[in-house]
Amino acid sequence: MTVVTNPSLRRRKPESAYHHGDLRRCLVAAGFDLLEKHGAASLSLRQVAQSAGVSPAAPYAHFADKTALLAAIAAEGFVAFKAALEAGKAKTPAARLEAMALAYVSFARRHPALFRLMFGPELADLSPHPELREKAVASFAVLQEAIAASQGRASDREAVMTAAWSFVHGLAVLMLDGRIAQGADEREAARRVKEAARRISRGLHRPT
Amino acid sequence: MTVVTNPSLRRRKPESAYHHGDLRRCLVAAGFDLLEKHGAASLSLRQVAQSAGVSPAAPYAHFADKTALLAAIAAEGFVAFKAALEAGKAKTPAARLEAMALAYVSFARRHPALFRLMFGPELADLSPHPELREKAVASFAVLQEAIAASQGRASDREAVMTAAWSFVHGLAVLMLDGRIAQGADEREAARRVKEAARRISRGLHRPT
DNA sequence: TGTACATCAGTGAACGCGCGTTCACTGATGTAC
DNA sequence: TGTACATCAGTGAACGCGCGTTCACTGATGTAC
Repeated sequence: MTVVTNPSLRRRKPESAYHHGDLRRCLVAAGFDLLEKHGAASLSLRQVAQSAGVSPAAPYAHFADKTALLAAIAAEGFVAFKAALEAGKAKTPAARLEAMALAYVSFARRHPALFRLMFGPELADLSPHPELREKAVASFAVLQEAIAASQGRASDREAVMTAAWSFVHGLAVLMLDGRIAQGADEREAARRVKEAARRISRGLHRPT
Repeated sequence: MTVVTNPSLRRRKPESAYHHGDLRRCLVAAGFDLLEKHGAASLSLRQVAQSAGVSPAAPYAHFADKTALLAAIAAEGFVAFKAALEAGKAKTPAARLEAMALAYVSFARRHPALFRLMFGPELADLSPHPELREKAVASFAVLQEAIAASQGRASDREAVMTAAWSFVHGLAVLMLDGRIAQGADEREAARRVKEAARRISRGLHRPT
């Protein structure tokens, strides 16, 4: 989550009160932080502005409205999400899929509110937010490639993608909402994810 | 959705303005309707009260606060959800599982806002809402039984449940949020669900 | 090099809104006698 | 059978709040001359 943790982004030219320098990115970073620390409920335009040290009207110089700000935050989320999915260096396609399932769920658990914003109903319509759409699609492409690499029959691809994505997304969501026991620690949770992923992927690739 | 469609529940004793008779259930029904017709955003205590034809303070005679009302609505949702899952009359355990996956997704698509309320973060903590917990657990038990019936090895049960539930829940959520193409019509969507379910269930039941 | 000026990203006060919740109250009901 | 009264589920006005957004403005900046 480079955008968040890089302190220089909080205020790039701190000497000058006016003309911030990079308020747009600073607002997105502040939104990230609020989401992580206080959840979606506190993600109001006013609070984001305040947390960026700026007046409540300032964001309107950079975003048409609140939804545009949310879209920018979610877009940044998808950038981080894509990076997380790509992080695994597994050798075989099957191992890569398993690692990706784990990365998917683990990202959701590390950033629950962000994850919900990224996939939630508020931004379900991507058409007014081309940048968000682009970043989201780029993430999904990583999944798609991994699935494509793990099997030969191109005709199956869409169905396999649907099944695999559904599984891993459902696992993430059910864990976030406390519907599936997450296990005592991170390691136990990872074991469960891998176990389930192995079961699922066994059935995925044979023709119906 | 019996509670909603039964008009007698909207106002059981319409002659008398005071002492409604069954305001509690009427409020829950009104909440249902609002959720179906105008989505989660309009589900405020005030709007529910108004839609039930009652003053904004009236709900407090029956619910401690807004969350308690939401919990009652969600509980009613789980009753309908359970009924939907049980509706299938398939012969073999495998066919029953497939029918149940279809019923799960189809319920979510027919009642998107309700489904999101039932599983969403707002009611993630069930401990203050014993009735909701009970109804929710009863729904999940239907899934669990179907899975248990479809295989022999009891030691596998939890892992299989996790994998199967994740898949079907993810499919529902991704469809709701418009992340997976839902197909042109209901029939096409059903075909996709079944196709994915068949792929998944193939891998589910063999030991790792 | 110094000055006038256009640009534009900020300010901060104000708007109207709908929200959850409270409060003192009141009308209808059912029961005791 | 008729009346007094306790109960309690409603009313409706009011509370304070935080919200998204607007508006006229102003301070800093960079450029033209």
